[in-house]
Amino acid sequence: MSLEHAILVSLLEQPASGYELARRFDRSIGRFWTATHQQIYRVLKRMEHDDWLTAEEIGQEGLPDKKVWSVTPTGRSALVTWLRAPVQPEAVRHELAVKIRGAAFDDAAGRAALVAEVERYRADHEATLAGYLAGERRDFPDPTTREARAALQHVVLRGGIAYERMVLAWLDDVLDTLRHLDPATGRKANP
Amino acid sequence: MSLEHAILVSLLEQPASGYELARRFDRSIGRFWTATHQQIYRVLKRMEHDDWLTAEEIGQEGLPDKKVWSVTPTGRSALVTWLRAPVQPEAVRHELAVKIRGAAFDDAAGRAALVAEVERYRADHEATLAGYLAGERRDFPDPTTREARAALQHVVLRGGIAYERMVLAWLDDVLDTLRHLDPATGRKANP
DNA sequence: TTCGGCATGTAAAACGTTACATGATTAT
DNA sequence: ATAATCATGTAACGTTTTACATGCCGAA
Repeated sequence: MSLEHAILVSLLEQPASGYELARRFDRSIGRFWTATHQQIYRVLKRMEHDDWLTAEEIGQEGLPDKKVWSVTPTGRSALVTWLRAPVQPEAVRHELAVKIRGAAFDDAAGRAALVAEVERYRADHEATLAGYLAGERRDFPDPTTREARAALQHVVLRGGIAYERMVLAWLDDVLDTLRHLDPATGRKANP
Repeated sequence: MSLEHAILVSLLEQPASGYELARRFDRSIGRFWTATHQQIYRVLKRMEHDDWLTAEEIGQEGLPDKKVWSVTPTGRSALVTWLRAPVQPEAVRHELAVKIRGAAFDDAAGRAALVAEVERYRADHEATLAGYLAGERRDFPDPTTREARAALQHVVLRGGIAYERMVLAWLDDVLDTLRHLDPATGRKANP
């Protein structure tokens, strides 16, 4: 129920075309809300119809015109209304956790394959963490800023960093656990 | 794409009726995969049609008959196939993070309301953590077990515990950040 | 006698994913 | 030439959510 609201926040931070928005949802906003360009175009249309957004058509040489979207006062007050409503509990969907409990019903070969998969997954999260830390150094060099927008963006980024660190530590715990079940598949000489 | 697989894991751990399954998805399995009873009944039907499950009808006095579902060999091998496939990256949806960044576009009163909401949210997570820790003491008193099923269930629970602890620490960071924006709304005498 | 729990479902609406479609520009 | 990037969309399909529906039991 809140792709609209994520879009409102992003466009208030900086107006953008649908395409630019979609890329933001692949990058910074994607840390806490994912969406594809198809979803975004559909929702932008609805938001324009509801008078939450206005578009400014900008002609470009050699490229199709783009519509740069901005938030209207109506959209802004819709955001404020939503901001002040209770936070819904998150719906958790963690596929890897299902697989780990499922590993009890596979054999040692299957668990060895899962170990390899967890290692790959761990490497992805390590890369994500490195990207967050680089972004933090780049965008928030001064941690004592009193500027509201930057302080809030920074605390959300710190949440992403804390999440990735927690995941990495847990994946190490998972790998230890899986390897102890089938010592032959373990890679640690001295457990 | 894997409510089916979460159901297979749960029924392999212990056969159950649709209703009992739905309650498990409210409790233990709900830690890493949520589902409502409507979804579960529909998927159970499809899984029966695909010969992944069989039902045993059990008559009950005074209550409607219930169907107790068990996994067939076909279902078990479908699970193993899925277990060995690559893990999909998680789709992140964190409403609270959207609200925190959105708070830059609300006034001090709105941010004070958000502080109150974050405090409530934090209390929920504290209760969840307490529940996990109680479950850990109850179900895994011996952390040195070599029994595969228990070891895997335990490492998933430790993941939930690590997640809740991370969330609580981050929410404290969020509260500090919000209070520094509008010192008047803060409750800490000595920040 | 009203509420919560047990037990199972249907229907409609909203949301999300995948595939398809177009067409120019820039880099390899 | 080929692929990637910019830029916008439609169509079909599948999943999820919300609301509705039934009916019995036991406790307050």
